[in-house]
Amino acid sequence: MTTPLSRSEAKDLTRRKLLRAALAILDEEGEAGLSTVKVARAAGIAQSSFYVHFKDMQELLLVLAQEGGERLRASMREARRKAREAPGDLERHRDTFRIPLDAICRHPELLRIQLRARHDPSSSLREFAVETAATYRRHHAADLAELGYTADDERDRRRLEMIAEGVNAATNALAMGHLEGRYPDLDECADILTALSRGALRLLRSTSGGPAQRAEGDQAGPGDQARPGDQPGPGDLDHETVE
Amino acid sequence: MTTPLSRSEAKDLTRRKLLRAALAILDEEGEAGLSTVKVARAAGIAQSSFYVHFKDMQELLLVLAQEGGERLRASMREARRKAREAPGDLERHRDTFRIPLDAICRHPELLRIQLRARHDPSSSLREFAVETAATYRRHHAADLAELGYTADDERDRRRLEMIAEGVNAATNALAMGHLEGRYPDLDECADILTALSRGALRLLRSTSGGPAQRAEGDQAGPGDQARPGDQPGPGDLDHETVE
DNA sequence: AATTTCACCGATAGTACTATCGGTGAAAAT
DNA sequence: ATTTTCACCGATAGTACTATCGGTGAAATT
Repeated sequence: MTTPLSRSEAKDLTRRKLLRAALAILDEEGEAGLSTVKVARAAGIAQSSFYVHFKDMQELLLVLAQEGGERLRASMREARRKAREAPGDLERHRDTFRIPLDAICRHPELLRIQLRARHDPSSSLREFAVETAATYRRHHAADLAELGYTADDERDRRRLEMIAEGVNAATNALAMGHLEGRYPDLDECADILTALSRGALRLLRSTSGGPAQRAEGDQAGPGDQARPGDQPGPGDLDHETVE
Repeated sequence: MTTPLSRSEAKDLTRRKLLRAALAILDEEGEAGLSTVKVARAAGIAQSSFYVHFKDMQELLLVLAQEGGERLRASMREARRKAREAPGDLERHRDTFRIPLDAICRHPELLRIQLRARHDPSSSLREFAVETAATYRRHHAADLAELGYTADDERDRRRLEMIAEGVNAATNALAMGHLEGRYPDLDECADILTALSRGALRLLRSTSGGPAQRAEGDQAGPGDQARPGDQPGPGDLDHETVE
């Protein structure tokens, strides 16, 4: 029983097929391997029919980037929502890493494509990749700020951003390592990232007027939901800075 | 007064010109922008003469990778030599980051090209990039081991590697940020990286049978050349593992 | 029922690049 | 002095891809 597709439905379907095929080829062969010939064939239509749906490959990539960005933003929104619901401070910090790790593993091709495009001057997706990275960095910095790591002066703001950037890079690296089979346990990845982050944030804490140094008891036992009277703080900075 | 070049000298010169031109184009336009036409023109010879020097573009890239690898290894050797000469423990740890940061800034195109190639399945340089990253990761892990962070069981070895990988990624990210003008001060980058690393290593220290937890005094004062009776330890593990 | 629309097709002109070939002149070998 | 070598040249066949064009049949409109 074949469904009697309407014309516009059919068109939309093949358009989707093209996008899906392009994404797969992009992931498997990289942007260099992408061509209207391959995409059209993979989608099951003639090469010339590619142009019924897109002005050129550039336009298809733009759409792909927009859709990818939308998916990414959605997953970030979800992550922040979850993080807000989380109980203890420590758990929240941990989730700050666990959640993006999960997101990456759900759609690894998005990260792979982005990592490639980011440093490739010939890539049509470069701008998108750079912007995505910057957005994510701001998100992460806001997350940290929300956890109480205030950044009052410019120096501390910059440091917070550097920490966010460094930790993001580490997150991507460990996620890739996990996907490549080197680090089977995602929880362990999250642990390492938490530890990395905490070390750097201690630097911030102690030099700014932020929370007191708590060098002891840092070792993150499960009972360490600490800092009960924590700064209610600049809490919603993220809403202004981010998204 | 033009020097009367011998035939082989002249050939070697144009070969070098080709390699230099290819590297420049690779950096500016990426691997996709590379072609025998462009490289030959940039080197000032006919396109067909490209094949006098290289079997094809693939071979040129291979040579470029080998030369790049050699330069990289040399700079790593130098870094380790310097690190060995360094006085205090803390300074050594700091140099562990400062030195690679400097190396990257001396030849940023090498990192850029590598970052691109690493995740690009269509890249001829991919294997080289992946291997380079792995080598550097092992170096770094060995550096940390030399600092006294022993890894006896498999779990700790894996954690040490994860830390090395994460910190490497952060190093690259901050170096790129510096080159892009976002983080003008390289010393500050090194500080952040040191802090990141210390935080993570604390995790390792306290869980392994390694050095005692020293949560206090961690804040890296200049007089912190600490742990005077430190493990003479596995000190030369790196020589076996690395290079 | 007649007409229009349009998603898709095959064919093809145009572009960019690769890799080979025979020719040339100056350096090198004899 | 003669011959050989060879780095470089221009020309060109072959490959892969882009983007356009007119044609076709079925869906949509009238």
